[in-house]
Amino acid sequence: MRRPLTERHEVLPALAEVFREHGFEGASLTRIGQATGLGKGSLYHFFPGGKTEMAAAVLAEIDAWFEAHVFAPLCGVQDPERAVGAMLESIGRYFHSGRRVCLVGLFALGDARGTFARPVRTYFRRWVDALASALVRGGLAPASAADLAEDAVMTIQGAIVLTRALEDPRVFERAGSRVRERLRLKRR
Amino acid sequence: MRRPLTERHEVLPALAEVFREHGFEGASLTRIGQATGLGKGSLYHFFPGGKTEMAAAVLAEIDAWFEAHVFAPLCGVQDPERAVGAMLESIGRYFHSGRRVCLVGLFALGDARGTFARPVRTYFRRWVDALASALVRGGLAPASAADLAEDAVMTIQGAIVLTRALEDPRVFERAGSRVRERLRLKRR
DNA sequence: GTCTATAGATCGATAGAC
DNA sequence: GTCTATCGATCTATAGAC
Repeated sequence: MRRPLTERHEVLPALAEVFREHGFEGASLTRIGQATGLGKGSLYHFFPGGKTEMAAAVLAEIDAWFEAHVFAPLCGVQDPERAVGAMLESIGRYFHSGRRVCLVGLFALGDARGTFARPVRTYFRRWVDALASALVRGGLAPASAADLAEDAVMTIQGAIVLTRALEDPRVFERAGSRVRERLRLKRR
Repeated sequence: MRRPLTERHEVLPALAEVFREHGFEGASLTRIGQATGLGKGSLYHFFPGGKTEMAAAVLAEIDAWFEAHVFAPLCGVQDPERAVGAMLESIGRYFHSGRRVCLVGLFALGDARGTFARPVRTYFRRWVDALASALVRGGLAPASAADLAEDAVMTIQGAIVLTRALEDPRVFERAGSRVRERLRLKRR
């Protein structure tokens, strides 16, 4: 019952980066092995379900991170306007100003689409709902809040696509400014 | 010098659909063969460069389609407001209200990223510029037009991501309404 | 031009030594 | 737990018959 030298949890960040970089199909076990420093034997020891279980674990970790650092704060008791600002700052850092892909968005677009449809749907629904709840507590009508939240999340996803396409992080920064302005504007 | 029974051009739509459905890495020659009804021999006859050349040809065809049906009309002499409306209608049909992936956006996110960076960048830059030019002719200042055009294109890309994630085409339709409203609102 | 057969590499996954 | 060796399947690409 001793603590193992390497825990499953510890390899998840490297694992996530491989999936982000190469997609599900492109993330070969060889590449995963190089990125994590683990042989196939060890990988299958931690993830008996193989690559699918690895990707599922990564998605779960991402979801947990967003739940703790983005979704929950949005639903928290503190000033909603502050919470929205904090969200934009958090995700700006998380996505490296759009240089880093959103793995959930990538999976939504087609890479291993069917397999992870449910966690993908849950993640985005939760994001939109959490943001909408903050807007409602900020004084917005539920219908407008839902509309505005949906718009904000899709703008962020689109900003990642366009930032990578144009290879210009300023695209992401400008998107952040627009979203911030829109979320503030409507409340007055 | 007789006309061949099958022309390279004729298999491009089926080819494009395979890449959209499975991404670059996931589009195996077996699947491509099934979708096009061509054996590997024939495929390599039309595309000596293999899968990379197939994807490049598909991207070129997509670019040509958008140039003819979206970009050029935006830069045309007709009423800019009408042109913007026509763009939204065109892309709504093209992307099947967000159920169909934008292959260029998918490639931008990571699937075969390095290989097609240039056509991807060109496509999106052209799209933003064409839309901005229409807005300028509609009476907007160049700076605002560029900002608004960038926002519109990224919203559409994000709408595709979110529509597929939530499996709800109404997400895309709502995005179209918002973009239409934003592009109209600012001009007055 | 189109096919089948197949090469050669790499894939995901497993087995078993240590 | 971690490794190496290796399996069978699948991959891209080629060769050659027709």
